[in-house]
Amino acid sequence: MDIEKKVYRTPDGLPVDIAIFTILSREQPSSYRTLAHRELNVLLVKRSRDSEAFPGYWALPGGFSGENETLAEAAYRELKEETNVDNFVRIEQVKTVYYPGRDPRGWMPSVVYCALVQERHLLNLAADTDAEEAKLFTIGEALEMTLAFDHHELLQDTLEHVRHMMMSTTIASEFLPEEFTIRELYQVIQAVVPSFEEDIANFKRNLLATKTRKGLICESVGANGEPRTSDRHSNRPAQLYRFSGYEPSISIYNSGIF
Amino acid sequence: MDIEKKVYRTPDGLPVDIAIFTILSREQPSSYRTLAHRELNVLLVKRSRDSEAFPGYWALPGGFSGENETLAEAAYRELKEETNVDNFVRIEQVKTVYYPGRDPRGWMPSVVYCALVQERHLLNLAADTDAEEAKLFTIGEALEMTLAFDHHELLQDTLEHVRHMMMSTTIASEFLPEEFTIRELYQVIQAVVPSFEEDIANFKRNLLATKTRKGLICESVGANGEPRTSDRHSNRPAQLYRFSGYEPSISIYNSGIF
DNA sequence: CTAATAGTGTCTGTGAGACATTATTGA
DNA sequence: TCAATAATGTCTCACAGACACTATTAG
Repeated sequence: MDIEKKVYRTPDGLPVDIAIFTILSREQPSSYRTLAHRELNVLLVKRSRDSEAFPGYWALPGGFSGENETLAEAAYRELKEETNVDNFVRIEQVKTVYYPGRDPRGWMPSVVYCALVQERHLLNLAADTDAEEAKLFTIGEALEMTLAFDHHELLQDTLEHVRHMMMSTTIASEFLPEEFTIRELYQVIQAVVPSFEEDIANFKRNLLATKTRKGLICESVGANGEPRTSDRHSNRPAQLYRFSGYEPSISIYNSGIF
Repeated sequence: MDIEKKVYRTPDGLPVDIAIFTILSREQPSSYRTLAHRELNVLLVKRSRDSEAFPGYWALPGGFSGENETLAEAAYRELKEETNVDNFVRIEQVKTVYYPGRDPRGWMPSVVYCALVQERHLLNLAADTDAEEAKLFTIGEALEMTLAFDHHELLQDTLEHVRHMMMSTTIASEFLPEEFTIRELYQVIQAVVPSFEEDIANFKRNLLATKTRKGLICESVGANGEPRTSDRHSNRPAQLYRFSGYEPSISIYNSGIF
């Protein structure tokens, strides 16, 4: 174990890349209040024209983590640089990659994070569809582009990770306000996992009235116990709900929790 | 982006630690063939007495990944060094950690892997309960020890990861022979996730006869279509099954697949 | 025979899925 | 009134959970 005598340090720390996701909603043109269209987007940045590697290509934002910060702090720093949002959004580590040749400049692993950011924190980015350096793309668009390095694959892996989390945890809350309608929750899930399809009436009942899921979300009530509602998306007000913090652990082997 | 002008390379690559799990089974002393007791174990190694950091402490095995190999290859190499098992076992990346102070020697991140190894590949280790450098400990024992660095926390995180995978994927197969009985599968799940408790009769029926899980495992049959059985654990032979490769995707929001 | 485990049968209440129906609001 | 969405109701079949029961083997 003579390696322990050496000094361990890279000049720039460990590279950290971050896939920043948001769900953009478009109101449908209609004279009535109607459901919004929601679509998952990801933030990409354009590499400078005089970059040594992949100049002018779009890529996931990234940077280097220093020796005086955690990896998550480096990811947050990168997030803040690109979007100006602060630590109140949730980030998740996805994976770490290295294989020979993934960066033409040499030994360059990458710790990949993802962030789930509410649309309202990205209003300037969402509006600026012609931005030159940082821009939101729909997942469909992003996956069709030729991205720098192996970022296409990283994006795919990250997407799969987010989809899995969407179905097995309550991260849907990251894309929703504190109080939300059943329909909003339903739309958020579908925006991330399009193959999730269920009759919304049954979705609601299963969520509220079955033993294993009861308590996952609960009705929002005001100070006097009266139900709180929203008419954001319909003329008829809809009941608002909130996540309770309870998160069931599910299994492929039976239908219970463990 | 002037950092792109520099040379990126650490002298020793990225540290990789690996938690190697196995399930040890003990036959119950009885004049009849009876169920074995199965318990999850983890391999720890003892750091040399003249290590610079944590001399003489037990730790997760680890090493450095080079620039000419993938991270997984480095993990496999480490696995082979400690157990002499080859690439046929499955490894999974768990997480990557770094925070200031996690290693007294300086900047030292770690990519944590876990490996799921069948007991029969570790017979020498399992037998040698007084080994000085590498030894299997039950999870209970390992979590009560004061391990080197932050390996206690890494072990806990890894354990949680494995438990989650045990319930949401078919990695139980890594701890089982190609053909196994329902009871063996049941015991493997319980060895990893003790809180999983279900009437074994119902377990079997739910696994074989419900729409969302049908096809997960299927009956093992011989050349002539006759059912293959085993009397490893009972006088009465039990039907053997095998995983089919199908893996349902489950959700906390309903009981279907997506 | 007994001891052990494998496997089957049955009954009940709950839940999933399909679908129809009613309710509530703004314009 | 209409258009949209919210919310409720109903019916059937699947299935989870509890538990008793039978079957098969070695010794």
